[in-house]
Amino acid sequence: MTRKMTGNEIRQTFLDFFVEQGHTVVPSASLVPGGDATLLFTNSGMVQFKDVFLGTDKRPYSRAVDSQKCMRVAGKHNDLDDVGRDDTHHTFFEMLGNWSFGDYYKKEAIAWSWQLLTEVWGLPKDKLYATCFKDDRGNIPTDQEAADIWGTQPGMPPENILFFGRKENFWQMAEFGPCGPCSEIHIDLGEERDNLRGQPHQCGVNGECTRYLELWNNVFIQYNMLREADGALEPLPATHVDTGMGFERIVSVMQGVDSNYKTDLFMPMLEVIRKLTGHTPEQMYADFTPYRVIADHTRAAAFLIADGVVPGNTGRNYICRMIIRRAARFASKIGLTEPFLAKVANPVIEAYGAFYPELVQHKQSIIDSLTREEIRFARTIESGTAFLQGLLDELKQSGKTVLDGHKAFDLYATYGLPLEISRDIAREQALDVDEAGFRLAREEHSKASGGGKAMGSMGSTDTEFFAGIYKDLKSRSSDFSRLGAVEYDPYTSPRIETEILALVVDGQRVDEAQFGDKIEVILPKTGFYIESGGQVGDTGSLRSIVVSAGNQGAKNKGPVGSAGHVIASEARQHVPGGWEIEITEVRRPASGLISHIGEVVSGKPRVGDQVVAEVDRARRHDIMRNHTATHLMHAALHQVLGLHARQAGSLVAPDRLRFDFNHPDAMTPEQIERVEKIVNDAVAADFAVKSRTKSREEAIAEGAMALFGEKYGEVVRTISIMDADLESDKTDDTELMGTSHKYSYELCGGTHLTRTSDVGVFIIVSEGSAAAGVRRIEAVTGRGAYELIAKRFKSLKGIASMLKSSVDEAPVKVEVIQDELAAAKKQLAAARTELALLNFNQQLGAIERVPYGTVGEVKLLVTKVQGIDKETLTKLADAFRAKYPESGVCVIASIHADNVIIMAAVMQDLIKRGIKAGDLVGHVSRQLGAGGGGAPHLAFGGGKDIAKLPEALDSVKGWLTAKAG
RNA sequence: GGGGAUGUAGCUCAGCGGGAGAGCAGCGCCUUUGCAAGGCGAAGGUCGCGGGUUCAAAUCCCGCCAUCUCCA
Repeated sequence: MTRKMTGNEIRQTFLDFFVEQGHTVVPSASLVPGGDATLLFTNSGMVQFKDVFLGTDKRPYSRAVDSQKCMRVAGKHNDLDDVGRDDTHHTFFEMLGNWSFGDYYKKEAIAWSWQLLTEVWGLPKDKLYATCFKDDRGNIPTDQEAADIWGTQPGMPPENILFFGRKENFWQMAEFGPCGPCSEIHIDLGEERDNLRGQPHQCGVNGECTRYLELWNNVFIQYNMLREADGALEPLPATHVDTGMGFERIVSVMQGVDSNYKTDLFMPMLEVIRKLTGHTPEQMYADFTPYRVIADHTRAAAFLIADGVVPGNTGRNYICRMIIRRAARFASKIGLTEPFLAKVANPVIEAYGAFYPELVQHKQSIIDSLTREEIRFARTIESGTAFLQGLLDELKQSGKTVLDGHKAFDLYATYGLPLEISRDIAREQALDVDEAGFRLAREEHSKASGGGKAMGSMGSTDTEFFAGIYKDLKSRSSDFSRLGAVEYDPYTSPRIETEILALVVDGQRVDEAQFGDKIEVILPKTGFYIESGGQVGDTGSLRSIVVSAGNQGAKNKGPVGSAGHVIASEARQHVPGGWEIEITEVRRPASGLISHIGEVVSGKPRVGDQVVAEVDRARRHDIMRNHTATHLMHAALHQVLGLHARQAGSLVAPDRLRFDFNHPDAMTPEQIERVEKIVNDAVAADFAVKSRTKSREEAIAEGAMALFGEKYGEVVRTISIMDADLESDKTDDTELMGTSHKYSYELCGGTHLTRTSDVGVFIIVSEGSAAAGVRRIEAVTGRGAYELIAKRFKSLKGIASMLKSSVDEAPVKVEVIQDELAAAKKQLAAARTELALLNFNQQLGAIERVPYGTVGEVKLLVTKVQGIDKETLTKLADAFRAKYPESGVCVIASIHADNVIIMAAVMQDLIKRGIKAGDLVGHVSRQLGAGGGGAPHLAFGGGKDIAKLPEALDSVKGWLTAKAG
């Protein structure tokens, strides 16, 4: 092949090759792993197949091929700081993989990888190496099988087959569980690619230099590592193949360049950056790191945002912010200070959009989020810099030259000012930053933030106990073993009749439970909904069916539920052996099992008893209203705010619904009203709500909205809400399934109404913030909404009657009253002041005089007033000051609200002679059992002991005289 | 989930135990041929919310809320 293949072509030939070998192309899972709380991001190809290997998930295919989006950033090895400094590391990358789930094994996998590399892609056979497993501890058998198969590949040099130990060639998913040997393919890129040329180093496969490059890892899962047997291996009944090939790496090899960044995957981005800086290519390569960082991080951020991870201050969102800010920081090194990342993201969307349509779909959101974050970062830097300058000025004044590392870190941790920036600014002023101290402080901070307890231990300890029950039931019950799991159908009927398979009380299996027992019940099938997708689980009851000749028939023809209930209540009263269990929670304690948790409220349930399992219908109906309303609101938010307003969390309870979504700003009251109205219009329009199951691929292709952080199987349930006019008896869905006339279309496993009108009313109760960039709405529907309306209406009527007005006129009336009140308050205060001044001015005429020193005389006023507040007192002081601007002292006591306020004012000239208002007030207040103080010219104090007030006031004269002496 | 910082006039902020302030914007009047602008004046505040300490809290302490920021 003379022409070099493009990256897109290389990806496509990989997929096509394995399709020819009978593989199904599986789309990449979201970067946000579904149903895996232990993982921040999808970090390898196997994440979406993990449950298949563990045996808890089944797929309609046994051979798959994919290109998986991966993020490796944060976590145990956070080498984010290294990304961009070399040519091979990335935060975001793609992993090509082919998969066998109990289908083909080593022979096919090895042959195909050889064929693809050498024949389809034409890589030189003599430059390729294969590594196989040979235990360096001697416990696990050598994978001679793989080595032998490699030996038979056409053109494979026998000396290029090598053995390595556990570190390189043994793979395990976790500490225990599925594992096996792996076989890697490496390529020798030639001497000129040895970055350690001339230095003594280990030069070879798995060596120290860059000459030998690992291309492809084939993992052969064949063992189960047992926890209980201290890590012993048992062979798996079915063996699997899991392979992974770093896409960027293979592209660099295929395109014959010495850097992943010089492939056509990155060059368009680098060109955009280069145009912005005005550098020549030579200048760019001379200072390549900033370019690599910007390109890598922008690509990663674009993919993250497309998967709903917007820049924020917590969790995944924080990572997104971190990489954007790092890109912006490196950009400033090459003179790019204005927001520009959106321009760099454009080529990403263009180049990857065809294969990853989410990039195109969320293009606007990507551009907005990037730019917004750049602006926010610039602001952060600005305020941080100002703070830093303050510290540096202090430093200069104290004659030091090195900024304390702790302070520099505080600047970073509190104001978000990175070390590099602090350091650069310091150096511009011939100062420096203590970097060792900075790192020390960072470690302390990291520890203080509680490194250990990031994740709560959700892995309940009783999983193995229930797994035991599962195995036992499967071997005994024929019904159960046929399905291999408890039949779960919360959609068809809220009431089913079945039998008890097992009872658990206090962690023990029992045959019979007693009244009052806290109990877990296993049935072969259930209609109870298990908490999922934000919708809370069902509650309800299990009741014994007591069959007596008389009402056997009634049960069958009567309305569902009521007959059963009659039987049960009769049984409870009259029939020995009748019982009832109140169910409060439903869960999956182990794969394949569903357990109903509750309490025995009457009788003694026994294993084997016939049972009516009935969901609390009213509660469930409330939940359904809230769930359907959630979908309507989600659609309304898209209409009002834009497509970026995607779900970021949801709670669907009977009494309310809570919905978190991506949106950078608080919603305006108008927007909230519009959303509320749109939803209520949709309710009034009585749209049909349809649920269908179909393949995930089909649903996504039709435009069904999938939520990030949710795990979807191959077969999904979709909920569509559409215009009632278009809903018809047609069984042919294809016409209806066009997205254009659908109001809402989501993948959802929850329970829903059949008509939107059943929602009743939808009322938004609150809109607030859940995290940076995430808003939260709480709302009510149906009965909850009615209760709210009734309650609000009642208080509104109460208010109206208190105002002696109608409900409609109340707001205007309140406004009027408020205005009047404000005016009256103002008037009153003014009148009080005026009155107080009037009285006060009279007293000013008859002022006492005390001789003072030899200089002159002090004019002293000591008086007592009633009910004058602190503010007015100060006005009195001003009046005094106006009359006696020199050599005046006044002390006023006001009895106000069961308290005495003492105020003293001293004129400026006396202050200079050491007479201070604060001291004077203190002198008086102390006699009243309290304290006081203030400024030299004006001070306040208090008093608890009102009886002593006359005496205390009398002492002022003495105090002043003493001051004179 | 945890640490730190910040919430004061429409905006930007000062004040950090004793009279709630500045600049800008906005309003009124005046000056100016007009513009740019200048002068004078008045208005604008539950000092984020709720407790506590104190004679006295915007200020100190505690809790909550919001925003920023770092670490998981």
